[in-house]
Amino acid sequence: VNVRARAKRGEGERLRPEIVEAGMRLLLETGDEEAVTIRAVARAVGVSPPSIYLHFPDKGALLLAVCEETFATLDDHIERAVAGIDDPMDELRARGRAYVDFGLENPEHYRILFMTRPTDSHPALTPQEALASGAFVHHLEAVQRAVDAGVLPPEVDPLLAAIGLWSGVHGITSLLIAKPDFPWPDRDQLVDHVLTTLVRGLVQGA
Amino acid sequence: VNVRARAKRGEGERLRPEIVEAGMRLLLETGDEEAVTIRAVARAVGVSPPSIYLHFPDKGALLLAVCEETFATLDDHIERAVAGIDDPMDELRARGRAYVDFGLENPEHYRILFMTRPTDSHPALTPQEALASGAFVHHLEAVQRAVDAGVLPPEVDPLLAAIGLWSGVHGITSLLIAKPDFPWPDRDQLVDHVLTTLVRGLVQGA
DNA sequence: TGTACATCAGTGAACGCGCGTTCACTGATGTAC
DNA sequence: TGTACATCAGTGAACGCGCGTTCACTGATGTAC
Repeated sequence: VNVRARAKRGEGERLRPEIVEAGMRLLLETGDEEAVTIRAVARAVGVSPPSIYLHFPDKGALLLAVCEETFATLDDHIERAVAGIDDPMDELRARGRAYVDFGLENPEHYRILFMTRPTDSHPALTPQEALASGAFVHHLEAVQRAVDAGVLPPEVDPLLAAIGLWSGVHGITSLLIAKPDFPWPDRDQLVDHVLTTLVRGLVQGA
Repeated sequence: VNVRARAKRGEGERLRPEIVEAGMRLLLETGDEEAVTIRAVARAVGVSPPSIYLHFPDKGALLLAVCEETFATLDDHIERAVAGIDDPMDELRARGRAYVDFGLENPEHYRILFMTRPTDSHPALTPQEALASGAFVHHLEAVQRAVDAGVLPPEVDPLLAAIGLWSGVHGITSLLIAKPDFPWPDRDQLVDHVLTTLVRGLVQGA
């Protein structure tokens, strides 16, 4: 079992990020949201269960903090993947691929963000937070740029198109995560197919 | 609390479908897979918990039976919705809409079918079962008919196109279920947008 | 026709488990005088 | 410079809970003789 040196006076806040990070690690290692319990997180940090309550009012608040951290990580992952891409269409594709990649590399993180209904012990970001989140705003802006550049026709509603593209990549990601044993076609081929088909449909749009 | 008359000699099998039906009902009423416990199902049927074990070896087997029943219901729902539609394109759209409708009317049923990873206490259908399941086969055949009728170009790979369309409607359905508080555009508009865009993309396909 | 008996469809009580959370506490450390 | 004390960062033990599952049982009912 882990043991952790007690923080010095005034450095109590050091424990909080360690707790969130332990939650992230447990999700990755166990691949099971249910493994992220107060007791398991405390064990992973090397601290007793009641210590968690010095930094979070309850389990839901802890999970919410893990979600926020994951959201930031997702945004970061995508922004890195598209850095330096100029062509708006290439960028849209690269965004889609990076999104799916993140989901499949971190399936349980993806699951707590996008595949679970909010409950008492697992609160969601508010709609405002979600809309304003980096990843969504960046995606929406990328669609807008494609319209502005004339790559997508001007009649395209950027918000609807953005959500449609999101649905497509989310559909693939979540099905691959939820049904790993289904005889899927090659993942990249599937992603390319859906992205290409959707984009072509948008380009040819009335 | 419910009470149930003991079955007559030789009619013990009557309890099994009552158990499955109680599981379905609990999913609908509570909207929470975790509410479907051995004890809750027994209570709903009006029977003691150990009685469940007369018909199912463990909790997983019970949940699997509920999944199979749900799969059949989904297939039925869609087939009813497309009965009498001749135009292959209209049929594909109607299938998509019926799929989304089923998911939103039975969110927790949808969730156990398509949004949860198989675990010990929640086994999945085998890939073969899933591939051979009515709903999937019927969808694939509908895509094939659209190709045969020349509505979709002959280069379209029916399996890839079918899975792509599925991803699209699944993406919408599962996002609406998982994030009910997000400021989505109008549901029908969203479904139509994605279906139309995907189909147009397929039609214009190289 | 009567009756012993096997079978069937269940039941009641108990098991151990891990969980979230609370409560009273401890002991090192910085600070005021 | 010494010391009483408040504060801070935790801890240990316990609470009640509902869960899946097991075990020994019960009592009505059909059947063999």
